[in-house]
Amino acid sequence: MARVLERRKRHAEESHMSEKVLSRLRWYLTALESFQSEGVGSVSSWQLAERVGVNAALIRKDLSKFGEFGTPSSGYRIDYLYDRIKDILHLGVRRSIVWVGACTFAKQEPRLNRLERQGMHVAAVFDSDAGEIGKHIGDYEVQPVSAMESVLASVRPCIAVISLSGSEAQQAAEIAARHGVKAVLNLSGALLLLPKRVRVCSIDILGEIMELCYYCDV
Amino acid sequence: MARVLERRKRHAEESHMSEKVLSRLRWYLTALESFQSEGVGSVSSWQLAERVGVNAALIRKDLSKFGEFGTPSSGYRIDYLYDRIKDILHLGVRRSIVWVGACTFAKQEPRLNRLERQGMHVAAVFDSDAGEIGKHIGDYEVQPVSAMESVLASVRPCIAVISLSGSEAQQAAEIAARHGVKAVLNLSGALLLLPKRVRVCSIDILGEIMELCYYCDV
DNA sequence: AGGTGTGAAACGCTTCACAGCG
DNA sequence: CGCTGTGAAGCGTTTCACACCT
Repeated sequence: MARVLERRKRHAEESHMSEKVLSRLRWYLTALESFQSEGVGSVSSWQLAERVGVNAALIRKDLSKFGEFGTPSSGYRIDYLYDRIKDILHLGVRRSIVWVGACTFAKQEPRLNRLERQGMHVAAVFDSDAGEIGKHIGDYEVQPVSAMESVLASVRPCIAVISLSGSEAQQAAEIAARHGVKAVLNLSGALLLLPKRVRVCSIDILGEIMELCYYCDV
Repeated sequence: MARVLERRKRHAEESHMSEKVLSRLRWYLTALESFQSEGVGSVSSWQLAERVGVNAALIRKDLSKFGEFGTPSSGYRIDYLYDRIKDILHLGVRRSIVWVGACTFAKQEPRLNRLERQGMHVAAVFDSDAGEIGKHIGDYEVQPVSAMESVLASVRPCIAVISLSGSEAQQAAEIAARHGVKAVLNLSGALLLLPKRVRVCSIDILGEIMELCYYCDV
């Protein structure tokens, strides 16, 4: 018993998680979903490894940082492990997202249930382009960015997705930051300057294309 | 002289480049552009480091893998280094890109000159949604995916950007692969299965949102 | 002096290999 | 026996520190 408590302590102390681990845990979650839908009850670390495409020891090590979730000789119970990973990733809590940029939203809307399964939901969609405002995408109506201030004040989202271009991206991000958003997904290609309490993840599509260039002639 | 030849040999042998280095070289390029536009002629490794946000020694080490581009006590001549990095990244060669998914293209179109400066140009834009076909985006007219076969046969692009959803993404990617595309940027969120001679880079927006969730409560 | 290029140290991440448990 | 959890080895990346060049 003392042993268990000691371990729990050690695991709880694990405050820092590397981005790589975070990203793999998400893959594990997806793989577990697919096992779940096949009606499997348990998996061994290497069955999971095979599906995700990584080394089995790595999976065991990743998980062992947060607790002991498997049982020797029978592996991991899928439902249980799924819930534990959701805990580790802080999923399952109800969270609101706002999406600024109607066209990228429209592209993702059909798959939104992936987010909803994890407790997240998109609370509102905005755009700066007059041609987009008022459009209906799924259950959502696109609102003008000028409405952001008042909507965010009542919604209090924790994540904002920004996909306007140039200075408009920065403006929208600042509004979001001012209303307490904890993380921003920046699809604008521009560099966002925000208070460092806000976590920013930037995806630069044109930049990725340039990188791919390298592989074009061996 | 013998020393110089020996070094050249060593650097030429450097066949493999890690993804991390590749991606940093691209940042260096962007930073050099901004120095260029400020009319600066030379930079030291740490001036560059400061702008990019990495350690100066790392920059020197990255570059030293490919040659000796700086001069002691005066640093790196910007124009010269810019061209060397372009060489390393295989940029500057004329390359064609096809873009499947009008809406993501429309979002990037205003910044396309960034690609054109590196010799790349978008040869054609396609979409599967009847509502998008025939639309004009900049100088481009959106064509139906059914036209891909014939257009690709004459264009022979080396990169394809795919941002349709689900099975349509896979179909479009297969057409591109069949026509000799060397790399695919997959924005569809789906897993693309392609012959392994094709380099695939996938960006999963909903997945990234899930990862950001982790940072929402410390 | 001032700054590059580079061994050597430090660090972090992945894989190996095996004790120990069910 | 089979499979987890984990120390130790292995490997790749980053930082340090300094010889050397201009």
